[in-house]
Amino acid sequence: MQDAPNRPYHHGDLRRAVIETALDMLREEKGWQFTLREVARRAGVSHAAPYKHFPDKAALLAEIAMIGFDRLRESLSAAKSEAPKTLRDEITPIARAYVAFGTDNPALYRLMFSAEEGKAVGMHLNERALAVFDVLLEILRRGQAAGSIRKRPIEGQAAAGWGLIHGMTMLAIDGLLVPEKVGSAPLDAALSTLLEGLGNPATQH
Amino acid sequence: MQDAPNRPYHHGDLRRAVIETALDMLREEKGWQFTLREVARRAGVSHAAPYKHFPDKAALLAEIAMIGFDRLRESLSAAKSEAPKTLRDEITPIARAYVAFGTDNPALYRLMFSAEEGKAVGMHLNERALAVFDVLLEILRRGQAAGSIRKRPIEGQAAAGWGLIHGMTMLAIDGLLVPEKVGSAPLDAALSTLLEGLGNPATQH
DNA sequence: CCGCTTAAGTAGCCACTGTCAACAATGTAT
DNA sequence: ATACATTGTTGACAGTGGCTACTTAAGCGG
Repeated sequence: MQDAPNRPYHHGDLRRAVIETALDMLREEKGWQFTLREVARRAGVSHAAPYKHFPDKAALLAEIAMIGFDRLRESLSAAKSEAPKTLRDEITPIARAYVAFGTDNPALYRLMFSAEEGKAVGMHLNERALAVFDVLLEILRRGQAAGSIRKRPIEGQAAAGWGLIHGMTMLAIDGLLVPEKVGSAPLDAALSTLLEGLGNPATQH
Repeated sequence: MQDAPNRPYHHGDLRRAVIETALDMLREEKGWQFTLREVARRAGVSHAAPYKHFPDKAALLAEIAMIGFDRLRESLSAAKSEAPKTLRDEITPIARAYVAFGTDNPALYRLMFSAEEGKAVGMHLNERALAVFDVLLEILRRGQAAGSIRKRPIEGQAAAGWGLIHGMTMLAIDGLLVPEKVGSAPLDAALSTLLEGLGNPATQH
């Protein structure tokens, strides 16, 4: 993490380093204490250095939250299976990747969704955040078109899907899903029920 | 809130007053800044007075979180309908009450589920917290026995139900459910999908 | 009426944070 | 080479928060 011992006066790419360090912190600590000074400390620079790249703490947090959404979307895209045979095959890996992102980046995930937390984020109307949501909508739309998903108002189905995954992620972050066990057993079980709610009774899901 | 202007030196029931004040604070502010000094300020006592009743901040938070679970359970019990005709009639009011509790007490709800937040809570293995969960389990058990709910491992169904409601509550707290609209439209829509997943296909739910 | 326990107030310590201002080192264009 | 803009460092200030003495008021049993 630290550069060569003879660290030059000018870091070179401190902006990126600060962001990366902050992301590391948010990955480790669940507890929500995030201080600029701590970031600077761990980045190996003086406590005021970040101010050359970010006007204030909120600006850094806002940028980090946006990056969080980008990475979440990338995670989900990477988890997409090539040719899913069933709805379950399509949804399960994505749901697992989603929850895994949350548990791997607990504080970051919280930050991303804390709209009022210093007005830092505000996912509303933000394209980069909505891009994540689109992954889910896309599946539902295609599923409805293909007939594997009940023809119902898609908003409701999306709310159910997103709500369920978001809730499971939060519970997992807070250690309420006994993740010491198999790991994804509660999630898979919950997905089964969701799939039965989404799926077209005429087909097997 | 304040007693008579001639407030006596001895408050009389400061312990309860502190708790009540803290609950008020957690009801108002979404943002998660909770300081003992602020509680004392709003309770109208000196900043050190609470220490006569609570060893430290964590102890107060722990007690408050427990009370939160109690109140949540009371809310759910009060929302139970007398003679529900369908599964939907049984679940909808309870789900609405659950989400309403969260949006009415945003910071409190967060506190209740933040296991690591200073080790204050730790819902795990706590009877008062599990009592809330039992409300859901009870519905599922009775529904399975009555045949209105699919005969599946109840853990999975509980995970789905709890996860969904918890997720919707969190989203609502963070203002991501456009609650400016009808109010419970997204929740009801999501519940529809959940109900179809839970419900026995042989009967109407 | 008196002394003791309890419950409150006052004052303060110590650590820490966000932010700013002044200064220093480095890179760069002239 | 020299002046300037960038980027980093140091130091400080104001505010805050948890927590801990010490002091004072109040209630109560004798």
